[in-house]
Amino acid sequence: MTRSSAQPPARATYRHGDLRRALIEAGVALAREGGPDSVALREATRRAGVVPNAAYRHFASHAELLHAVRAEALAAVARAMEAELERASRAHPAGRSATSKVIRARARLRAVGLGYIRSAVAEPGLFRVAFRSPAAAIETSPDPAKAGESGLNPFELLGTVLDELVSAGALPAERRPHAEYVAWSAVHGLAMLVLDGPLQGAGRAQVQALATRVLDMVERGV
Amino acid sequence: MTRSSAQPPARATYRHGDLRRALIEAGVALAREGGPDSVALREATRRAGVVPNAAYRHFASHAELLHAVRAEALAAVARAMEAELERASRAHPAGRSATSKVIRARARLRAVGLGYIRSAVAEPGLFRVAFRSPAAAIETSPDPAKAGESGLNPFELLGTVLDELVSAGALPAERRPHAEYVAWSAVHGLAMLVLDGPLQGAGRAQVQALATRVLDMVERGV
DNA sequence: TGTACATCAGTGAACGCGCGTTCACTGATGTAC
DNA sequence: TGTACATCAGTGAACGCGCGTTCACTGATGTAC
Repeated sequence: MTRSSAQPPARATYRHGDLRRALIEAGVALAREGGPDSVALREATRRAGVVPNAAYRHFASHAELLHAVRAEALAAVARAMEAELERASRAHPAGRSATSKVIRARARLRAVGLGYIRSAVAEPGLFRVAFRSPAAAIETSPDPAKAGESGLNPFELLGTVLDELVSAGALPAERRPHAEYVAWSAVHGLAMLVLDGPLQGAGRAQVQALATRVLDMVERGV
Repeated sequence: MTRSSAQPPARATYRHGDLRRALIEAGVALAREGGPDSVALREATRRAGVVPNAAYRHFASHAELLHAVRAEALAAVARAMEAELERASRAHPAGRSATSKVIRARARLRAVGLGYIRSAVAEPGLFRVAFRSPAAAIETSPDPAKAGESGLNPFELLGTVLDELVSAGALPAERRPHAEYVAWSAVHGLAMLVLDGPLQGAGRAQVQALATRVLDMVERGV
């Protein structure tokens, strides 16, 4: 007997199967459509084809559901970064010479930033949930739910490439502490200006051009 | 006969006097307390000591009130920037030598950035209304309601100091176009990370230190 | 292998909340004569 | 200078909305014997 999956109307079984998962996925869909404010517990249950209070079997509160959705959103950003990192690594394979190491490390730093901005543009709602939700304070701490394939969350990925920059000799070690926040400020700011600020109407090409300049600034100034 | 001002309970006159103003001020207070989501039309009327629908004599909708509050918030940021500019100008008076011009222009660029970040830290709710509200798309266009004492809004203030940087010879003219967005990204990102991101818990000193580093990056990399 | 029963996932109904917005009204103001 | 009247700012009452959350329940599941 096949078990009906998460189609809202009519369920074959009385039990849902994996309601927790279904609610998180509905929450992610809502986040995609309208950002943090759209992630409503009631609407998520509606989409999962279940009565509102059923959610309380799996989440103690709306905040807890939102938190789970946020982890998912962070993981998506991490994966976008990893994809760009992968590409940069292929374009600049690990070499032996000092300069090739520097080039590779710089390319990987840019890749991280580009992945960040790209995922903001590609999934604005989800991105807002990841980085603009209440209590987004602790995503610097490791948590597999917030990580990509590499097991690292966005913050950790950025830290990794900064470390590479130091060991390649392209970043003085004394500037390494807290450099995450400096680099992050630049790309995060651009992402926010594009999403919610005066660059809302900017086209793909313009955003790409600005991303290049911002990444230039980071490379030169971090 | 004295006319009672905006104290919520009991009004001496039947007419309010300047309800529009009172509603905007209540809206600003709400923005201060809780950011964009807290700027509710009903609560604003409550604070103005007036029945909810009275607001519709002065604003066509909630969105229109929010828009007026946003203008006020932008003007506040502009004034914070102007204050820092003033201080920087006093510290580095206009000189004749080329290097003194460069130093002054650079100091003024930093001042703009510092004013921006300071106003974010000082008035987080108001700052969010200014730069994180829906349809914050057009604050690059001149509008006296959004300006400070100088008549310039935050975007125009930034543009002005970038022009100064060019004429002082500290910024190549070909890098001037759209440089606003590059510089803005950096300070805006830091502001957002402090307000809504992983730097929420950061202390005053740490924010100040990061601001310095971010401004270093802007200066070096714009 | 078959039955009794505890577990607990999802149901059904309801709560109070604050919101934006619409309606027909009332009463103070200021202008025209 | 005094009165009649149009204007229009604020009133009073009500609407529907979607939300998060609580309660006592029901019925499918899987385990113990």
